[in-house]
Amino acid sequence: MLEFEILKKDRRTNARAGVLKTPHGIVETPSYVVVGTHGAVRCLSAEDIPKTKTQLIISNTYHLWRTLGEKFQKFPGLHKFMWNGPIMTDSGGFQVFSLGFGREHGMGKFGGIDSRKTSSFETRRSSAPAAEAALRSRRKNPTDTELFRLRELSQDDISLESEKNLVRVTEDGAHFNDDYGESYLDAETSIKIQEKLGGDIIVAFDEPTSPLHDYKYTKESLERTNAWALRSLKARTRKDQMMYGVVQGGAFEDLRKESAEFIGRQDFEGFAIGGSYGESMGAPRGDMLSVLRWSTPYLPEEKPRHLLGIGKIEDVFDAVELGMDTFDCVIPTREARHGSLWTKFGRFDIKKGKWAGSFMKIQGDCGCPVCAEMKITRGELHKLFKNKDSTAARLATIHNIFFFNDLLRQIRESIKEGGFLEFKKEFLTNL
RNA sequence: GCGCCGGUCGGAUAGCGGCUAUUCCAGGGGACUGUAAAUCCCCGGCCUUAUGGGCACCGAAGGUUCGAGUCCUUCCCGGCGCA
Repeated sequence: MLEFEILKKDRRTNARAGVLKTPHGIVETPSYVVVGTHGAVRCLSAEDIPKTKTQLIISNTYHLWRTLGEKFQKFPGLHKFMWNGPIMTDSGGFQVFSLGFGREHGMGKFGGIDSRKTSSFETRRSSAPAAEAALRSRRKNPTDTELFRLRELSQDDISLESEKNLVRVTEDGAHFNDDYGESYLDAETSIKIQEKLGGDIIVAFDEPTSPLHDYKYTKESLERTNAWALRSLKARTRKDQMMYGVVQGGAFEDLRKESAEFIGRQDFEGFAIGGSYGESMGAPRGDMLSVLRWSTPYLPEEKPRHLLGIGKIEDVFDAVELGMDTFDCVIPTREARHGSLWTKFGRFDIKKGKWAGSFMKIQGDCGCPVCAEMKITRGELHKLFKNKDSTAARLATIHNIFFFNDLLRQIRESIKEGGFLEFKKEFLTNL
């Protein structure tokens, strides 16, 4: 029932094509995992999901648990609630970071750009990373002095950590105090919730760290994550769910190796790499590649490997090349809602005035229902976005998810046919 | 002709004596990586030696005042009412 089989390994890289068998269906890997945080893919109905060629959806323990509140005990399980295909749930560990440190520092993710306002005081205090990002995005060559000054601010920010934090991490677990009120999540609770949610794959409770965290904190955090991993294993009562252990360790080589070595020898059915730094300010793109290179040698080859929260198309190609099997990311769905449509020639913003009245297709040879069946033109979709019609985001979401899923299908085929590197080069050149 | 009301960015608005004229929409640009996100940020009169700085500006012209988009006078324009 729960089984992972590698069908073909690439000769020149660590890429592999395989099959992940779950009680609710088969996932051909490598596969892009669609994000359905609250038990639904944003903007899509249950009937829309199969149209996108989605194989696996990831929902979130923390958000479902907090949103459902009283109704949680009566929750019928995600398969009845969302769709009857393969589902994984994230442990809620990410929220220890995103609602805590990440929020404090105005980061969408590790050092990413997020200058949305919270309270004015906090915004001002935590605006350094966002300010640097903004500076970089506006100016081609910020001077060293500017960046240095901003980084000094960043360090000041770190020293203010935990004061006013909405999340307090202890040895045992994490205390939250957010819009839902106060709550406490630890390994046992996370696993109990994930068993109740009923996903085919569940994830051990962990604590991600940021590039802004120093070695000392990252090491302490790693020890917590390892301890929580053991507790997560011990807490499980169901045998019809796979459990993935999570590798952490920031951008520190010895910590990553220590983590992968420790997690890799535990009795998990699969492994996830967390805290992987996508390309963003404060986390050079190379960091993610290094993290994968350091970690994967310690993970049992025959078990599936998931890369948490990644990513962009280039990242996916690289991760496949380095031996990863699945990836979840918000990009296809979020960017769709924001008007960014993906094509094999890159993405474009459908809201721009230039598309008004355009008879051009989103992508001429796209096989998604929006392009191939509805034959929607850019002009039509532009108008829907401008009219704030709710179908705009839905159609864009269907297209983008299909695009990513179809890309992964082509990647799988290229691995099976022995032409992965050629396909990667060709695709990225046209993008 | 008389009376009233009103003219503030492309449109709509706030400000009714005191820092740098508000907000929304439309327009232009950018971002988005285990979802605080169908969201957020920036631009939007002119000049400039440009991470800054300077000069304009609230229909027009005068006036009062230390200080006027704001008060006064006249004019222009629009709406409504009365002849």
